[in-house]
Amino acid sequence: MTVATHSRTDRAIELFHALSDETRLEIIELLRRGERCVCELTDSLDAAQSRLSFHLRVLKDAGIVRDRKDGRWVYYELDPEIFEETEALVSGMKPNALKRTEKCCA
Amino acid sequence: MTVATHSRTDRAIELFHALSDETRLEIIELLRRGERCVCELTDSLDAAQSRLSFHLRVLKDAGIVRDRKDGRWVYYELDPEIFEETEALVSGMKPNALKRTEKCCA
DNA sequence: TAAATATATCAAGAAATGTTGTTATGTCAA
DNA sequence: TTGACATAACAACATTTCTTGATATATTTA
Repeated sequence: MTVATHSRTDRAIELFHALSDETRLEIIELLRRGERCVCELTDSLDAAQSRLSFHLRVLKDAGIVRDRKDGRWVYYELDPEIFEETEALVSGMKPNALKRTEKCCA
Repeated sequence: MTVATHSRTDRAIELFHALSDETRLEIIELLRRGERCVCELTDSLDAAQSRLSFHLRVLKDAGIVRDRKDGRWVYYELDPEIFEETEALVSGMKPNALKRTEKCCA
């Protein structure tokens, strides 16, 4: 397992990218009510298993979900902290109070 | 100009996609201090003009920036409201209080 | 142990996205 | 009114991301 050294920007890219796909947003919506095994997600979303697996990995790499193995099933659930982190990233993008007033290229 | 009919999900995809690119995050960071013309952004980011233009359009289509033409310059600035909207989208993804407890696939 | 099930991973192709160079359009200044 | 500049848009290509089908691994059950 590799823990990459992320700049703030890299982290934002990873998170926002993970959130910018329809299948992944659907997975998140399903997981909002609690953990699910892959088989349930496959049923609910009517998606090929390998496709689900691909998207779950993107979500997991971004830290949005965690998995837990139990027998032959793997359960996924949301990591609630990730949304605080995401909100903080978004907050940090808001216009700065100290805006400049002079024009450029004048 | 076309105003597409967006589902909540489509809107999230559009916003998060616009935020998941390094060049675009750099543009946002520069615009936090106030509006800039394209020429200034081109200088600051050392990027080809057509490349900047491409990314500015993605940001504009997503509603993250607005532009204003003045003489032969075009100025871009952040739309502060977009960040409230984004935060609201993120909030809406948090785990639901009413989680189910029964296991699946048992 | 053999067969069935759940999941991950991989390879190949398809689709989407980003880059670069070029051209078109409008505006300003000489 | 010609030339230079600022920007947008486009076409061709490169890169990335997603999908599909196949195979591999672990676990359970018969």
